[in-house]
Amino acid sequence: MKIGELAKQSGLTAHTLRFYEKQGLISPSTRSQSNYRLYSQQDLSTAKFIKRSRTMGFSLEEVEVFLSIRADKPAHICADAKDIAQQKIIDVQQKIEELQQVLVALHKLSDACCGGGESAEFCSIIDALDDSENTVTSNTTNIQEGVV
Amino acid sequence: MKIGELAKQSGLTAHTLRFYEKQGLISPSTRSQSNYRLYSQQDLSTAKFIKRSRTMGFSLEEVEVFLSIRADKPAHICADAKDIAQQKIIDVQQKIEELQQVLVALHKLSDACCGGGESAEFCSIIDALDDSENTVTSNTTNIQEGVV
DNA sequence: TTAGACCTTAGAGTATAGTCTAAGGTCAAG
DNA sequence: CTTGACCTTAGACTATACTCTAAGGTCTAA
Ligand SMILES: [Zn+2]
Ligand SMILES: [Zn+2]
Ligand SMILES: [Zn+2]
Ligand SMILES: [Zn+2]
Repeated sequence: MKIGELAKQSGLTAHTLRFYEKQGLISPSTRSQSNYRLYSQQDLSTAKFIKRSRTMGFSLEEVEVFLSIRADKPAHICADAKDIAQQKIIDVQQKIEELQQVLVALHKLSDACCGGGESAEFCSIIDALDDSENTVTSNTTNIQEGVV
Repeated sequence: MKIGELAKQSGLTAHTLRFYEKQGLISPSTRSQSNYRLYSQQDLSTAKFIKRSRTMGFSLEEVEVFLSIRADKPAHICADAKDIAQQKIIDVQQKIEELQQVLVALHKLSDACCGGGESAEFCSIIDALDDSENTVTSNTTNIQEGVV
């Protein structure tokens, strides 16, 4: 099949497939007389493999390793694959924790602000982002704000 | 104070401060005879404001809006600031949910693999990333894998 | 006076993963 | 035999936020 067909069947775009080829992830089995890329069913399954891996959060570099394991399984061991997955789990967990901390901070920031149409003269958001000297941790200066 | 001092006191680098200046976020109050940037205490508090905003997860574009509110509070209303914070909360929550889904999928992927030194011939990670036709959702083909 | 720390600028490079364009070649159908 | 869909390439552009370099000027203290 030509690249457009592979794109349709894999859910990637032709552009992306050519880009992946440049990155060494997937190449057409053959070329037509007119130099069109021709892909096999094998190639389709590789394209889907890449897509699925990306969806799981793996980087192209990590996908490359998976592909090399997949290309020659007897030459690799389970640890090769699992190490990558485990590291990714750690990365994602850490990212989630970071975001959760950001979220808590954002809530603290946002909840104190009335969000109304009044002047931002005493807006607790702007105040809180300003020098912590003046940052209200719970409630003093900014009682003007609140649920008003 | 010169840029190096501001860098030290704000926790940003001189490079970053110049970059922020190019982006229109912060400019030195004056220049010395030798054209050195000279910053005031006001500038320091602005630099810290930016740093704090970035730490809260706001983009430079969003920080720019906060700065304009901060620069002329009476001209703005609380909603201006709160809208940004609320939207950021939504974005972060969505990102967290996405990552949690990825995490669940990663665990499913990783847990089924022994991670040992044996050949990857039947590695459930590689198998699962391959055609879903062969993807084991819970347990059949891949009993070879496991906690072995 | 000279070494070393600090400053200046424009502009290039880094990271990730695409996304798109220009200019042209190929192919099947009408 | 032409239209339109599809293909080719190299290379530029997008987004975000820095990060660094080169080549040079300034300042301070020994
Ligand atoms: Zn308010
Ligand atoms: Zn407010
Ligand atoms: Zn195993
Ligand atoms: Zn395995």
